[in-house]
Amino acid sequence: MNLPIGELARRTGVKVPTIRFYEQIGLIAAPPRTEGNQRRYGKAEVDRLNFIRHARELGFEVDHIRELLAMSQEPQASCHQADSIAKAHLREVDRRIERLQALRVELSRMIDECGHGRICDCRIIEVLADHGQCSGEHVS
Amino acid sequence: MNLPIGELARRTGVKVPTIRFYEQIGLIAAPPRTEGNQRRYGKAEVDRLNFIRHARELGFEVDHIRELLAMSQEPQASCHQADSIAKAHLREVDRRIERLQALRVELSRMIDECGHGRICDCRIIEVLADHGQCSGEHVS
DNA sequence: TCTTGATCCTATAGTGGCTAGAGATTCTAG
DNA sequence: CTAGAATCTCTAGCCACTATAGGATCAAGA
Repeated sequence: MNLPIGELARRTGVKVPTIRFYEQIGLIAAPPRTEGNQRRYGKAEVDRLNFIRHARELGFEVDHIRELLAMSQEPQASCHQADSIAKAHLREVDRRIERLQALRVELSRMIDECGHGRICDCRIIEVLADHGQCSGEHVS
Repeated sequence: MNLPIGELARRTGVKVPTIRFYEQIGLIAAPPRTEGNQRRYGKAEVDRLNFIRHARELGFEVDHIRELLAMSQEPQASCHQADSIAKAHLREVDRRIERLQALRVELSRMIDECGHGRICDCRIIEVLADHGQCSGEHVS
């Protein structure tokens, strides 16, 4: 072990500046340094960073990850809190999916209706402007 | 007309500080002022801000909105560019929906498998940590 | 031992799209 | 004339990074 930061980055898929950033915001602890002031990491940091990366990929916010990490260090505690964080996040994801799907519908209708002619006949601009004239004037 | 900024905000649903911010980044022009230095807007700004708000709601980035606004001012030009901006955005939306749905699946499987017991048996923590032991040690 | 080049260090600023707050001024209705 | 709502500018903060500058250090080969 005793990995330099670049090797930790390679093993976890978290970029070097991001690792330093995580240290700065206290998501990971400051590791020991070499005589020349370079960070050296052990196996524990690989695990912790993988945990963080995975949680970020799932869209958890840093503050929630902080809580999940704290929980993971108390194996005997109830997992009720982890469950409720995950459920709240799932609801949030559902909301986002719904919004994006509604948006998708509107976008593709807009695009379908575009006659590929002049701007003044264009449904895309028209839908956005939300007023249907085409007689020389313009939006602004 | 000759609306103060608050009234413009009310009519467009864009908040007052946001309007000033849009002016600052050049998305809308600096309007005339009263003797007391307060902004006064006309109908054109109401339309333009509505256009912007609508495009933002559809998730277009400010830079794309800038282009769309420029186009809307050249009614005789081809709408090919507007079309391609919209299509690129649609693809982006599709990508996001896909990612969120994959994420949703993983999240809800995680939650379903949570036995609501102790942390050390919890699938949520375990999935994140991505290593399945439960014998006193912990993640970090 | 020396050199080279990859990696590492700190510190600061930038990203996008706003939002919040302080402290001063101006407008408007009574 | 006055009170209070609305406005003004300016600065800083949000999130989660990312980029850049200008150095220092490390490891391998000659």
